Amino acid sequence: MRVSQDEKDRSHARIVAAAARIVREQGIEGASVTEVMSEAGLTHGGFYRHFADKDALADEAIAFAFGQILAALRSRFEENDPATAAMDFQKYYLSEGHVANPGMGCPVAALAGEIGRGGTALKKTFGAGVGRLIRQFAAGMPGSDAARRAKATREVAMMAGAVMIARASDPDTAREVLLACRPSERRGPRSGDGSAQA
Amino acid sequence: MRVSQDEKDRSHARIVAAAARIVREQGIEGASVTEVMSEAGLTHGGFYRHFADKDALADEAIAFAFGQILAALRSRFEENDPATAAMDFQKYYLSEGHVANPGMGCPVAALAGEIGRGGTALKKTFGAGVGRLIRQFAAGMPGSDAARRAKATREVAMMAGAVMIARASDPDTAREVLLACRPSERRGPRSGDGSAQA
DNA sequence: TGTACATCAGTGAACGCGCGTTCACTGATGTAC
DNA sequence: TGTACATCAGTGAACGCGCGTTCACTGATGTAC
Repeated sequence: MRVSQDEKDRSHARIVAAAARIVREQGIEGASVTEVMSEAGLTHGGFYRHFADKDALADEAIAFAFGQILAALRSRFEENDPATAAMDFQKYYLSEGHVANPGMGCPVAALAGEIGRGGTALKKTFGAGVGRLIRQFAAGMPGSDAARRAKATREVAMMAGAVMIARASDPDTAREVLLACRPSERRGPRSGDGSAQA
Repeated sequence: MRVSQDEKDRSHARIVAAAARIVREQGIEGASVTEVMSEAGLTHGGFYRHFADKDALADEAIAFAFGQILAALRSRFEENDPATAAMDFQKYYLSEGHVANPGMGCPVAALAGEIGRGGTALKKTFGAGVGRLIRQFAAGMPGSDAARRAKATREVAMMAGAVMIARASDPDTAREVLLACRPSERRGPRSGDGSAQA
């Protein structure tokens, strides 16, 4: 039975949101059309009224996931000074909670590997998301614009790498990698919480 | 027709080597038993004389791939002083060549994402490989043992993250990420090749 | 505002395909005597 | 050293399964008059 344009739009949004979660939890290949549609409260047959093919869904889901992580990052910059915002985000990123919950976490850590074997369209969407993430994160780094950008790039690469390695390793290795990469541990594990306040 | 134990061993080695390459190129799921066996000069039916299931092959293939990258790292330590060896390896790791050839490259960058969704056995093998990589790389870092280990962990996470992001991004983003993470670019892109020689 | 009709979102059965795995079979290898 | 026989590496057909995708169908929506 046909449904109003408004309800179609809401269906579309539910499908994309469901896919953004399932894709991060189980990978793009592991997220079947049937499971995503079911999670959105629909049946698989209607899928092609919304997307040309599964790849088109993956593309929208990835963009949506980047939107979520960017919003989480930006909200920290709205509530703190830049250096604190960046450090706070980094602590979340390298937390056990983020490692254990890829479905609501960073799409870089969840999907970089698989997208590396994917098509050009997906890589363009992914690269754009990474760029936006780095630019926002750079606002919390010190130095000139170029230095901040380069430093933010290195930090994002390290954070994503650490979370991917932690998820793919035994618990002991995972713990050690996360610990070594956390900002509070950068200058020796002796001091309580750092030498200066700002 | 039955084949000698010696030839069986050689078949096994060929299967594992083929799998180690294909798995890094196409992912574990993307590496079909038929393709791996064909690459090893055999047909798929004989697979189960060598492995209990596909997961057992993946486990051996991952261990083999870690052996390859570790050998490449160790050979650099045998031919250079530790700091140079580490830097040389890092330059290879962040090169366009490594990014473009995952089949012979680091299993961390190629497989971390997928193994993060895999079983406990695979994670144990992966974590052990990462640990060995970090310990060897730490020999090229300055400071106390603990500091070197932590620094090496951060560097490995950054390198693996950078290569994964580069592979998953459009060419422009890929180039920028690799450039920012290369050791020669760490202190500004002005100077030619560094301030001191050693 | 009502009426007639075209559109199309969503359903559920069906498709072709590639996958991991199983199995009967072959014939050289390895072993017991 | 020879002989008889059990073993088993490798082959290729076959299996069941889940996948992405297609399609005929339903009936509410949107539109033309």
